[in-house]
Amino acid sequence: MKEVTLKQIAENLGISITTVSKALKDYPDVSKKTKALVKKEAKKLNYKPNVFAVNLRTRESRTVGLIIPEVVHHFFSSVINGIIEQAEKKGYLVIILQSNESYKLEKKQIDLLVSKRVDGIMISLANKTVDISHLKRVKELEVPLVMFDKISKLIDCSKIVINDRAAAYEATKHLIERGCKRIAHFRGALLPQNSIDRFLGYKKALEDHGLKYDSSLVYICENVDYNDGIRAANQLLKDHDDVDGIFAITDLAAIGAIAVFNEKGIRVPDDVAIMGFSNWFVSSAITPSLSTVDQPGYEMGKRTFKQLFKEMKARRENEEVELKTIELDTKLIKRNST
Amino acid sequence: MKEVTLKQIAENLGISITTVSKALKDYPDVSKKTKALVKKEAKKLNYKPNVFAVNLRTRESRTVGLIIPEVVHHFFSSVINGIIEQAEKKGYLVIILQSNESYKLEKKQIDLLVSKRVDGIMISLANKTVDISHLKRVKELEVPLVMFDKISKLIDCSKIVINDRAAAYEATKHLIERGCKRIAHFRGALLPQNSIDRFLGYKKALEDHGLKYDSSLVYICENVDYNDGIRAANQLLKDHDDVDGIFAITDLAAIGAIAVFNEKGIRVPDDVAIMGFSNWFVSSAITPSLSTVDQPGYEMGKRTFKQLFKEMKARRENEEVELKTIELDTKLIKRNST
DNA sequence: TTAACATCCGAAAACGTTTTCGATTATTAT
DNA sequence: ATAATAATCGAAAACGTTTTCGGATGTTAA
Repeated sequence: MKEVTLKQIAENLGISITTVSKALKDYPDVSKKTKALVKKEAKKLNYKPNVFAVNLRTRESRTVGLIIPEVVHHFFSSVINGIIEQAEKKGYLVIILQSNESYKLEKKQIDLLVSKRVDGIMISLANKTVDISHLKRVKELEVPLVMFDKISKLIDCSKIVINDRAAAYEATKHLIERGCKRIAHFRGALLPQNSIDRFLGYKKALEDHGLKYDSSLVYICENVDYNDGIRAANQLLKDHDDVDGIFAITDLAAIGAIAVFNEKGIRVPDDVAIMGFSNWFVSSAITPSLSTVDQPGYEMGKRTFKQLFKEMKARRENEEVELKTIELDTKLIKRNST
Repeated sequence: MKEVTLKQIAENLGISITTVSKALKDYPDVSKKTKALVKKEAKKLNYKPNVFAVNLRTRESRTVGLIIPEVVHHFFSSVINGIIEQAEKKGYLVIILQSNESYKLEKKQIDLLVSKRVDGIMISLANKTVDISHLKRVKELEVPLVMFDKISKLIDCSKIVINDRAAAYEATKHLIERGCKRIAHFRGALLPQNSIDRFLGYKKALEDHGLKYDSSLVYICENVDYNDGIRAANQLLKDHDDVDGIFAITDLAAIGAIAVFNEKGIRVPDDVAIMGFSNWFVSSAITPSLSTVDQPGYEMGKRTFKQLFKEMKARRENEEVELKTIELDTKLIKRNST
């Protein structure tokens, strides 16, 4: 009933704990014969090292932390998926925390992870995060840190992102090429970089193609969700009667808009063409199916962990490591809404 | 630059490590004066106990494990959300692993969690899991275990579920009350209990209301997803021309069917009424909006952790604890598809 | 004055592992 | 034969905490 320990094995075999430990880890100063003996006994007793002791001794937890704004979200859950899979392959487990888009909570989660002594941290910032002293602290403690998707330029660490600006540019350009002349934009909150970049891409595309930018065509969707899309679409219908295209910052907002138009008998894409963003998989299931920009969540998660892994390894071996900013490709997906 | 330890504080104050430890934990055999001194010094140095040492000494990790079939799934991500929130409130962190609906992987994940010495495990079984020896082992190791949603009746532990059978009964009954006479069922794979129970509820409702059960109206959707719904709907159109209602095992399958009908000009609900299951939030965003059964994911997560917490506490204090099976309420949501 | 008791503190063991370094024995070279 | 070298092992320290138990000191009662 008692736990099997190195001591147990050592006693059974009449040798020292040291030798048992070394035998199991294939140290060169243990004879083949004893190694075989030890391994056999370990197997027989189903010995599993006590991670608590190993952690204490090696100062490593083989665990990483992940902080995201919200779990219930197609894009982020895809990222989680990529991270967990990759982490497991390398023998790491993942502790997931949610910031609920709150700066205060995000700070607390960082503290939690640090006090749990995770070997590395991955984070996508909350929208409301402007102060980044909590992240600076992580750097000071020399805990490897990788940011993804919602990043801050103010902190020096590896970043895995898409080129929001270019992707938004392409999306808007696609609307223009479809013949749209008055294109509205449902943008996100003012703060997060994604929201800014997508807006800038939209604006640039207009200007590059001889359409003048009109700020009254830009609507803010604070939570970039379905209801925001509905609200914005209704407001748009009140304000303008000449809009023939919409570039929405997320698929959800776009789907909200489509619902409004469907209900009012406004034809999509004949009267108004609509572009979403993310390629959330329902976007192909609605009527009309939604044109959008594919945002590679799984891939982003995978790359994020891989980079973190490199940095954790470098740290363990006291080597320098290059901090990288990786931009992943997005893909324009043309469907029936444009 | 060095880590702050009890020893550090003790040396600074010229007292023993023991006293420092006891002072910080408010032991009664330390004078108020020294307690104050110690706490002040600890605060000054920003002392944080080394969890590795604490874990080793207390044999607890204050970490729990969660195994689910897939993360990228609205229902499960809602459960995750409930669990994480509740766990954090009680000072626990959550390690999340995915079984990808594979028994082999599920077994491996259990081993991983056990070897990480989590204080408790929550699991929703993979569809293909029939052998449950890996769960039996968890029980033997006396690691508290709570199952939710996809459970096995063969293992003796607490379970948090909905009454799938009753919910499916209500859903089918609703179709019948709407006037449907020939009701098809898109069911899930043969194995998981949910799938069986929902099927049984469907069948019972038919029989109780004078409709005869026809096995040719039951289609299997192996992955219960959008494409399965499309496939099943197409097959149904080939096989039958008199079906006027469908009860689908998930919203996704129902949405797939709706897409097919929309395309073929078959009117929903006039020609065919459709019920989904889960109340995935997109179900209100499609056209027509989908009638469904609300499955309380967040609540389920919350209750699951709460039960686990009780059992972990009982274990720590060597008390007996009652294993509970909790059934959560579902709610019929009537929308435009019926 | 001594006995009884309360108050406060610290030595030391324990948790289970990893790793350094020295000791012992066996082997080879001279 | 002795010296040098290789092969094998184990004692012990260390990681940082928690907790038991006994000792010291001071206080009160008889």
